[in-house]
Amino acid sequence: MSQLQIYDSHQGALKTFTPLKEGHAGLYVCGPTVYSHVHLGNVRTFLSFDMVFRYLQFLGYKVRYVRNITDAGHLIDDADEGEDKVGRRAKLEQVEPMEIAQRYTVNFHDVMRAFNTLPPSIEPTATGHIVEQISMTQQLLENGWAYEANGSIYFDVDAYSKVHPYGELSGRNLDEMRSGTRELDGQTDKRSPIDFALWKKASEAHIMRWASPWGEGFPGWHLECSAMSTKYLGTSFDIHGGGMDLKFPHHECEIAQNKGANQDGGAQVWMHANMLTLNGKRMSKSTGNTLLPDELLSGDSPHLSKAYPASVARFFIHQAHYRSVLDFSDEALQAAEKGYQRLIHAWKALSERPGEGPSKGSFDVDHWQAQCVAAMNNDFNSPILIAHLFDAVKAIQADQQDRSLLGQSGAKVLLQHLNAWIFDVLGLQDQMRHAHAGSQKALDAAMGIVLQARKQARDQKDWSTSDAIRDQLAAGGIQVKDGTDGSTYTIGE
RNA sequence: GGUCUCGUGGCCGAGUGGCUAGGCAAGGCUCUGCAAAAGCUUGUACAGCGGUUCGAAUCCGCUCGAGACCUCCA
Repeated sequence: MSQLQIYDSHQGALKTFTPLKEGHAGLYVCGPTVYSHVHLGNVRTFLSFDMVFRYLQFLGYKVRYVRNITDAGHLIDDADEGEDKVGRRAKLEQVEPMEIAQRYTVNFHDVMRAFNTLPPSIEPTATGHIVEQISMTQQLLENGWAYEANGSIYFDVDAYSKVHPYGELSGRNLDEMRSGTRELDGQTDKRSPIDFALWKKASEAHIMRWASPWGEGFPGWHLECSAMSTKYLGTSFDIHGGGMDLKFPHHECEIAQNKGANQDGGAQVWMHANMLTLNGKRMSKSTGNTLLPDELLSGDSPHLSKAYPASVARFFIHQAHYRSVLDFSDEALQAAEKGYQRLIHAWKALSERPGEGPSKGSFDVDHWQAQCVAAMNNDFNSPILIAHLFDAVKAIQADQQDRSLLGQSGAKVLLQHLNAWIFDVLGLQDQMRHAHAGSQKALDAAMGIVLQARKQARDQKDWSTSDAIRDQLAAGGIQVKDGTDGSTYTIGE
């Protein structure tokens, strides 16, 4: 059996996953900033790491998955402005900052539930860990990697870089960064433009503020993740994940803070999920090139021709590797929906397979399963896994003609494996069924009568009546499918 | 401007020195009262130019094109 290999973006190479504590895995992922709705690009990252979380569990690891909520602290303008996103939005809308954070946190959880992501083991908030952040800042001051200026504390990149390689993660060169940084207008307290804030003094207008040894203020951009990953996973842990756009400066600063305070860079492996683009450009809250989850689920967007179930979006996203840029389009979604339906229909057919045929079939289920595992062990290559799932689809369909292909035990084992891959690892759902679960029984009864009436008309070759029934049902969104052993119906496919 | 990534058949998207990726669409076929659905089947692609090699989509160089980061952003 192959071993799990993960691409470490720190080293730029595949690494065999060897957990620090056998049988356990610690995973930290940068969560959302809750000052507005998450868009589908954000969702892609969280789905990617949800898949990682699920697969680690599939492999038998006991996983502690920590994903934070940033409800304070990220500066909106230059460090000099000293105003954070949550605070600014709050003033615009005349509400309490925590009201904003709460609203969008609830929305975020709704979205995550809609996309069937598993909740993290711990979901800490930045505002709930001010004490830890102050403490880490003090540690950095004591160790000589930070300095106070006018009530604010900055990380001293120049001092740090004499001992540690700042820029190691993102492959940046300090001299180039210095020359490339634009001149600030002299209002800064920073010794060097590449220094970053650990703690910012709050101006009078700033409403999110906490007491600290340096006066009232708020934590800097990058500190919360260092403080919270250390608290819940330790100074050294297995995997740190996040979106590609966080690699610099956010993750670079995290490493510097961790090394500066804990003498350890934190994560053994850094994973970066790539961007989801829309019209060839990355989705971004600030440019407005976004698609919201609600718009996808309702179809209410100029980018979409129809609504799509969340599982279709999941399937679409997992059909691309997490490290590749994926371009979102209505056409691509439609293609994904068809494929997803074929997969689910085959799974359903297998789950309803009668116990026919020999015990052991000719399809080598063990070999097939090994291929699936090998695909996922190769840096979570979900597109290859899905390709293998379609091999199973083909076998299931052939088996309907010739029951010796799967055989009784083969069908049983294959179904167990498929359940694990489709539902447990990929996190897909049989949404066509779920969507109508409540009224399904009543609808089935009514449709049974309608289809029976149509069958009578067909038996009498009364085509005008049978076609009228079919057309009128179609107009109502119900599609009749005539098979060899009777008619069935589907809704909204 | 600097750093980096990518460019695969009509579309999406894997692969990374020799062996059919896969999905969707399209053509053909089966089934069918018709249609739909469903199933079977076909298609030889790797931006351009040059080089290395017995052999390159895969390695190297150049050119063109696209994107990301360098400033908050998954």
